[in-house]
Amino acid sequence: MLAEVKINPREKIFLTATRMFRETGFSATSMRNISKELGIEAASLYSHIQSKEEILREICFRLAAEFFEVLRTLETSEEGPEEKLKTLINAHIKVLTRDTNASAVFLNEWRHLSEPFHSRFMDMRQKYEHAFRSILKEGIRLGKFKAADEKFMALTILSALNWTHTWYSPEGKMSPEQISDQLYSIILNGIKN
Amino acid sequence: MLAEVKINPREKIFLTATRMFRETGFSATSMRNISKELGIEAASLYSHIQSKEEILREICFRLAAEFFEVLRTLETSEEGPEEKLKTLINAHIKVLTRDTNASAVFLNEWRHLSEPFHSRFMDMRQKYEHAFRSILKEGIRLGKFKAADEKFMALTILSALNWTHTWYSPEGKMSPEQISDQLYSIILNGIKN
DNA sequence: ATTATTTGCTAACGAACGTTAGGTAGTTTA
DNA sequence: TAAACTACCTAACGTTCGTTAGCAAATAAT
Repeated sequence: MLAEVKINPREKIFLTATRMFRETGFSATSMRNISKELGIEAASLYSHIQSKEEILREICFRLAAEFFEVLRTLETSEEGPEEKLKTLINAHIKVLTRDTNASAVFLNEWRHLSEPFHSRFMDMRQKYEHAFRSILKEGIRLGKFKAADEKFMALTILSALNWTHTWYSPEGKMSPEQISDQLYSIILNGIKN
Repeated sequence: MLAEVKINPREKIFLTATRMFRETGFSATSMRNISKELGIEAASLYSHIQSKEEILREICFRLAAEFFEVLRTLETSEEGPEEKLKTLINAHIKVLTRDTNASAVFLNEWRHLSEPFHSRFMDMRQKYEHAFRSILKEGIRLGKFKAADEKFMALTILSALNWTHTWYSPEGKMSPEQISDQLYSIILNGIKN
């Protein structure tokens, strides 16, 4: 007899909600929609969660924590800016592709967080962006990168990365590593032959 | 006496709705929210518009038309792939920065369109993306661009462009032309010095 | 001067929303 | 075997939603 995989109903709710938030957005997904997908009544959800927003909150801050974990390993790194950038891009894509539903919610639905979570989330986002910028700044200082507005560069790079979750599939022909390698190549050297 | 600038109330509704759709999203913006902002009753909106979705529809397809206008001029162009790409990027950024509220709605809220408009919109989007890809493909064939998956390249480029509206301001230090020039430079040559 | 059009109002509709209260089986723990 | 806990139920709450009907005043066109 197979050992049954016992899945926490709370986690089941989170999984379904994440997918539905991604597909139709937080506001357009009702508790009744979610419950119907799970085959239970909407009121039953409240045995396992506190509120609709709690779900969104947990999705957003779970992923935020993953992104920040990456930053911590970089802080003590002795690598040069190019290697640091490569490491960061690689880790960023790895997180983004691990659960594309959660990534989509993380990137698009966080604005529906209420205070103080909305502000807290924006702060974390800002901090992460800043880490990107400081790597670029160091690279510019060392003459490794082109002397340009590093804020503009960071935003451009991040936006290029943050589209990956929309088309990535584990069954697709590109692995997360291949994706991040290619992205790094384009970002560093461009598309010119 | 100054000639009063008579603004169509319908257009006023569109302007306000566009801004609110951008700020809070289509689903989380109610007709009563919009009407309050305009200083009238929600029911009064219906003297000028047919439905909430009509507003979204018009915003999305207005901008889609602008993007397609660009493509038509490119079709008859005799330029090489590099110049074509530069022209397309420039025009793309010009459209995106002209009305950042509309651009945000165009990029983020189109999925709330109902059928058949949702499908129609996705088709146009696909067609536009394809135009990007064919320029890249031509460049690869002529040895101007690196031999790589041109679909991946097109998505990466477009995602880098499509973040501009989030931070662009007419009062900012970069003009749309400067932005597209910098983007083109990064895309073509990368950030490496 | 009259008609037509524009622009707004009040009142109300049915539906959907997030959530709470209180209860009942089934399952696990002591 | 009794007690505690888990997972779900029905019923209902107050609120908000998009929208319609019908009407009134102001403005523009004839």
